[in-house]
Amino acid sequence: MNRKRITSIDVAQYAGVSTSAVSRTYSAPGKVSASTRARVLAAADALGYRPNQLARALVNSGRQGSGIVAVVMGEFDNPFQPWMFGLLTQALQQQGRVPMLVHVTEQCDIRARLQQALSWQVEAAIISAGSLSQEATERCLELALPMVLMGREDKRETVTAVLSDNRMAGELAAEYLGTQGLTQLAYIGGRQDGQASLERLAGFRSGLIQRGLSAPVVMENRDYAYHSGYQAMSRLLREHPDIEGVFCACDALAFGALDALRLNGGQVCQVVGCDDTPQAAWEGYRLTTVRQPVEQLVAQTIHHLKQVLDGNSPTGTTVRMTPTLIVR
Amino acid sequence: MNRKRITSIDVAQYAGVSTSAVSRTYSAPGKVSASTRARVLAAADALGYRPNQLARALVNSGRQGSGIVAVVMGEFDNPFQPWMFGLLTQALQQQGRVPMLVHVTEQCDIRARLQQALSWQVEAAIISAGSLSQEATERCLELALPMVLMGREDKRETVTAVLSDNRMAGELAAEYLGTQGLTQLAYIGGRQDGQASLERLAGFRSGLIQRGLSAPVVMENRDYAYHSGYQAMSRLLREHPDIEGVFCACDALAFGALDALRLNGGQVCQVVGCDDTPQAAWEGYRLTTVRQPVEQLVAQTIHHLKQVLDGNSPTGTTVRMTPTLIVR
DNA sequence: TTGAAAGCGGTACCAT
DNA sequence: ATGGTACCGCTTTCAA
Repeated sequence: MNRKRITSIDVAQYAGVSTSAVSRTYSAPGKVSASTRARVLAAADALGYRPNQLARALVNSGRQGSGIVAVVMGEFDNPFQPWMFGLLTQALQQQGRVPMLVHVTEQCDIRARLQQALSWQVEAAIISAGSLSQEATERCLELALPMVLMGREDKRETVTAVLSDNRMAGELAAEYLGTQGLTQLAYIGGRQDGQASLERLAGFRSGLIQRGLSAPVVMENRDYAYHSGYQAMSRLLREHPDIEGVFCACDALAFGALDALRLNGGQVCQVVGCDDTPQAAWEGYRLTTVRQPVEQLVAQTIHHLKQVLDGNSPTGTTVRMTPTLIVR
Repeated sequence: MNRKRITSIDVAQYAGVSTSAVSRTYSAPGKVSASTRARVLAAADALGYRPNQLARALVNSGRQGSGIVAVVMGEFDNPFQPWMFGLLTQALQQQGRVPMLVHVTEQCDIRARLQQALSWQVEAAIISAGSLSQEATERCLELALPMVLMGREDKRETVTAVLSDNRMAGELAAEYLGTQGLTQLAYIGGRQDGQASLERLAGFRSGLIQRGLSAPVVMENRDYAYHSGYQAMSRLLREHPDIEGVFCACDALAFGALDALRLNGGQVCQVVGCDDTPQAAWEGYRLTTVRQPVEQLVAQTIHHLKQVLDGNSPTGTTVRMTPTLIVR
């Protein structure tokens, strides 16, 4: 605790320039002569100076923006979310922005959490709406804040949204299962108000019908969790023992389904997931699944976030990324 | 964009008091008369005022601390980490502090990341050292910052550490496997420089020897990942086909081991994990495992963080929490 | 280009 | 208990 904190004043003194010069060196390198900048950097280096982001954010929160971006996300126990969060975090940090996680749980007061984030002057929000309830998403959209919606689209609002082409995901699954010559098919859905789940079902159903197959048996669920998949599959085996193939709204559900299958007598039934989380590649599962292009989703989200912040986002743009079938 | 930002000045005017009164209402409620506070709160409510945390943190970063706590963490793909992160986040937020994730990956420059965090004036750090390499942990310890180490102990430094009693974890595993009457046992370790892994092995070994059993075959690994567990187990089955029981340094490894077992001919072999991540309860695994009391670890960490911040942490305190065997 | 000075939104010490 | 005011560390007009 002996070393005092180095400020731009110290650097200015040491370099024999004004604090303005120091400031400009960091935030507007073009507006200082090369010589001044060199001296400042030398001084900073000698003194071990790093600009105070807090002060910077405070003053910038009016003009440029604080650099803090809220990431609103739930279902942290579904591997998909932490995975995406990790990627978003890295991407944001590379831009000099800093993510602030707003962790939404079932029994938490979203409004309060959001207000808390706002009081840190977040300049924008990335809403991982796929992991949120309809209602939670609603609360987020109320925020008068630049934002990008991920994994869910909202037609009424003029919000930029980035998500996978979920219909196509369903169609890919239908095509795959159809090509295998399977005819008795089912769909294990996720959360009722989950747009992704509904869209995937729609795609799946229409894909089947296009192939002259009958519509799938549909199992509803309350969430996207493993246990739901397990139970749904168990029930399916009981109620529709002739089932030959199942498409699940997400990988976690598929893992549950696979295990139910395995434990309930090893009946032959093809399971297809959706997401392609790292776990899908586990030797124990080797899950055939429809891959969401997560890296691309993240890249697009970051890109559009910039657009929105620069005021370049026309009307409610929606970007849909193309999923791919991963056969394992 | 039409609504101007409300500041304490606005509230003060509206309430007919000074900004000091407003400030006190929020940060030292004891130092304002009930009546004043009431008026301020009413005004704040009417105007929709929320104190600007950025400004607050800036000025407090000298005295009280900014309220920002760095959480340094790696291996986000091991379910254990996100799980803990979620809990830490919630606990911190309840205290009015805000977590700032420093996501450490293999190929990232830790020093740079840490400096970045420091420039936000984080007032303390929670180092999830169990998920970090020895070297990364070293870099963290260099920080002249109040901190709590999780999942690793450092005797040289006078750092407060919170972790599980890993030796006991190993002993519990030994006891369990021994009681089953198994004699040919092995250990599947995690990262080489992983203290937890080594301690668990030590406890496991001594537990076995105490029971008159021979020391375990030890399989080394480079990380705590599923695939490592899978490969280790596969090798084990090849090289030591008579193996009867395996203790793994963490659940992820155990999942890999279980799957290797399942796929390589279904040889009978008891697998015990360590952590008790939510996944261990999956029907497909039903993993018997040594549970880390994560909630307690988090609670203790938060508690000691406060101590450290208040300057009440004597010498390098080390808190070891008791693990429990979960039989499935 | 460069420096002086006025903030950004609060907090805390100082009298009153 | 209350208000006045200097100040936290940086950015940004505004003149020079």
